[in-house]
Parts: sequence; structure tokens; C-alpha cells
Amino acid sequence: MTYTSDLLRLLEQRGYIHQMTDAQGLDALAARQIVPGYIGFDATAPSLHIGSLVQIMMLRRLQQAGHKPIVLMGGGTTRIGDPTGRDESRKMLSDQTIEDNIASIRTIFSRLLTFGDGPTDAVMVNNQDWLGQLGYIQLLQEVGTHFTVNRMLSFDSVRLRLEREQPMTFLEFNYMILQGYDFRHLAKDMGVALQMGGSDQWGNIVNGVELTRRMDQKEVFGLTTPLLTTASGAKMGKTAAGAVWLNEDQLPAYDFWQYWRNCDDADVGRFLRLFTDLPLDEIARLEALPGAEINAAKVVLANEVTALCRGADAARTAEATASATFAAGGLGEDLPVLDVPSEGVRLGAACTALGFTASNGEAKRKVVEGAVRLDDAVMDDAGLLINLAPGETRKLAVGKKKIGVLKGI
RNA sequence: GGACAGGUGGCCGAGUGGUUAAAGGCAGCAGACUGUAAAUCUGCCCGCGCAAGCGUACGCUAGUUCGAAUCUAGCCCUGUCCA
Repeated sequence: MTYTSDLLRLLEQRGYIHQMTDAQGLDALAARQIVPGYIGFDATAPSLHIGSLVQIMMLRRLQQAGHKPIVLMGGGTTRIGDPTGRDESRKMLSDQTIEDNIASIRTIFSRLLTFGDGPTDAVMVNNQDWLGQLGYIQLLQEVGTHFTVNRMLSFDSVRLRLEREQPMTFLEFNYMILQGYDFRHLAKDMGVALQMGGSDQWGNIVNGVELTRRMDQKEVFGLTTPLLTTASGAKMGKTAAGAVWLNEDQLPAYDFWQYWRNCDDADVGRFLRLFTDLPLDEIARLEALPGAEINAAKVVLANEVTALCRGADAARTAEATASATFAAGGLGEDLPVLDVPSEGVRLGAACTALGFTASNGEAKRKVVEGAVRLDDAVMDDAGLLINLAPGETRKLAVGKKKIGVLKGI
């Protein structure tokens, strides 16, 4: 369908739209006024990972299209734990941990959104501020009357857990009510008209839309993004080392860059549209590159995304490192470095210390498999003691992509 | 509170006294082939130790036994049904 609003045209062209509660209504609204729209984020870790990047980019698009992005930090709801898509209850986090996480997560938003007091400036809110005030009786009276248990049981987040015969606590069962209440609160207090989220949030979002209509007779909208998987079907954001974190503290820029550089051919175009600001015709040209030339598009992707999330300098250094390491076969400045003391280090232990292998046992296996190379020579003894003069460097590789530097001190 | 079923390695899932560090599958890693891609084939896949070797592991605890994930008792947790 064709939209009249810049917002929906932009989202549609770049592949953000999966479902909407009322496409026409939202399109009409966005065409005539600034739409304040929000997305909620959990505070379960000190950084979001790239699984959340679609949502963050969607707030960026909202702002680019002349609307107002609102970042909702789930300081309150994180204490409950979203049961959506999981079989087990979340571990309880302390208040302090949640606050620390929120403070840490904030940095990524400040890179991708423009905050301030203007009409289309981004703002960040924390649902602890209003959920924390709520009395139990008051909540039951105001909100509980608008939910039937019959309906709550029918939502995927609940139904799937029950079908799989996994326990769900009453605490978690209440999550959807609170998330629904968030929407209503923001609609009432800040005139928020749109909630966005991943496709797994559809049920929660619809709840909020209906709750707002019932309590305030106000029309608000919901929009979800497609579930983002890689072309090989895996959920996005996992590597050998774990999640691909957006914060520098959790993942070095070089590794972040490499993640994008290593994406499937089939993902390049989609990722460029979703995660970069490049114009669509340029993206179309890049994704059409034949054969091995597609690698150039992957470098562009890695550079653009890294620049957005980590800054232009980080992107340049990462690219230079990759080029020096892979194209020239040398060493780049961004490669991980292991300081080797005068007593030396054993080959296997060095692999583990650099994070290339999970344990000395695994390092040993990799040596046996012929995957470990020192200065490009295949090694066959994990117990080899490596001694280096101060300042001397050697190249250590496990497989083709995990490359680091040993440096004598 | 009662009856029944169940709790195995990252996940799924075999195994009901003895080469069982535990079949098989998925995920992951590596090798070959390539383009730092995909597909395919092959190998690896608890930890510590340079090594000999050692230590942990089948919900928890105590027992039976030369020997237990497998048998016994108690406990914890989950599900289903009944009250």
C-alpha cells in the first residue's frame, strides 16, 4: 500500500514494518502532526545488544521523519520480567543493578538520537517513576477491571508457557498489564500516540492500545518490526564470544565491526536499509554487486554501523585493522594484544587469555586440529612455551578470523 | 493435603547396576573448498595440568554395592488430576 506520510513511507521502504494496529489511521496522523512514539527497553544488562538495534534505529527514523522519539526505560517492569518468549522466570535484579544498567544503556541512545526540549527532540523516561507509585488496590481497580483473565490466558506470552507445561508465576503474569499501563500513562501525560516494538511485543502493544481506549477513550497506535533473523535463520546478535553488545565496554569496536563484515551475502541489503542512513539507491547498487565484490558492500555496512554506534574514529580504526590483517596479512592496531611476561606463556594458555578459546582444553583441541598458527606457521604443541623479548611481537591466530598479538613486556 | 508423572551436558533427547565423560539431534568451533559469504564433506565439542595424571558431572542429601545417571530412603522443584 502507499502511504501519504513521510514516516510510514520511510519505515516501509527500509523494511521496518511487520504489523500495525491501524495503518490508515496512523498514516493520517503522521501526515498532519508530530507523532510522539515510544519503544520500551529492558534494563537486564549494562548494554543493549544488536537484537535491540532495529528498535533503536526505528526511533531514529521517527526523528528523521520529523516526529518525537521517546525512549522508555523499563526500570519498573524489569523488576517483573517479561515472560514473552521464555520458558523460565527471569532472575531478580537488585534496584541498584537496574539503575546502573539504565545509566550504562543511555550512552547508545545519545549517539543515535538528538535529545533536548524541542518538539521533535528525544526524551528518555523511566516507568519506575509511575509504576513505583502505584498502589496494588488502586492498580486492580483502575486497570484490572479492563482485563479479563480469559483474554490474558489467550496471549502467546502466557499460552505458550502453559502449553509447554512450564511454570509462570503470578508476578510475570502481571507484566502485560503493566506494559499496557505504560502506554496509557504516556498517552495521557505526554500525548504519546504510538508504541513500537519487536513482533514478539505485538500482544503487549495491543493491550496498551485497548487499555488506553477503554480508560481514556483515546485512539493510539501500535507498530511492530519483523523478527530479525540472519539469512541462515539464527536469531541475530550471537557470536562465539556471546552477544554483540552495543556498548564499547562490553565489546571492542573491532569485534563489533567484524560482526557486520562477516554477515551473510543475503543479509547485506536488508541490513544496510535497517542499520545505516545510506540512501536507498546507493544501497540498491551495493547489494547488487556480483560474486566476491559483495565484500565491498559488507565493508560499507560495517563502517556505517560502527560509525553510528561507536563513532567515526572507531569505524576507521577497525577498518584499517581489518585491512592490514586480512588484506596485507600483517597486524592492525586494533587487534587484541596479550602482554607476555618475561617467564613466557604457553601457546594454549595464550589462546585462552586472548578469548579465542574458552578453556585450555579447547585450545589444545584446536592445536590438534591444526587451527592455531604462530606467525602464520601451524603449531602442533599447545604446551609450547613462548618467550618474547620486551617489545617483541608475534601474531597468534586461531582459525582464520581470530587473530591477536603477543607482546613481550 | 492426596494420587500420578517428571527433573540428564548450551538446548532437545536416549540411557534403568559394569569399556558411561554418558547414544542421537540442534547450536557452536575448526579443517577442506571459497570471497573474512552460502552450500557441502570431515573433525572437535566438561574443567585443570607442559605431561604422567587428576578433578568434577545426570535436582539435593544420605545409603546399598567391588561398582550407580541407573537400586533404597528422605528432601527440594515442576506438571497433571483430585480435595
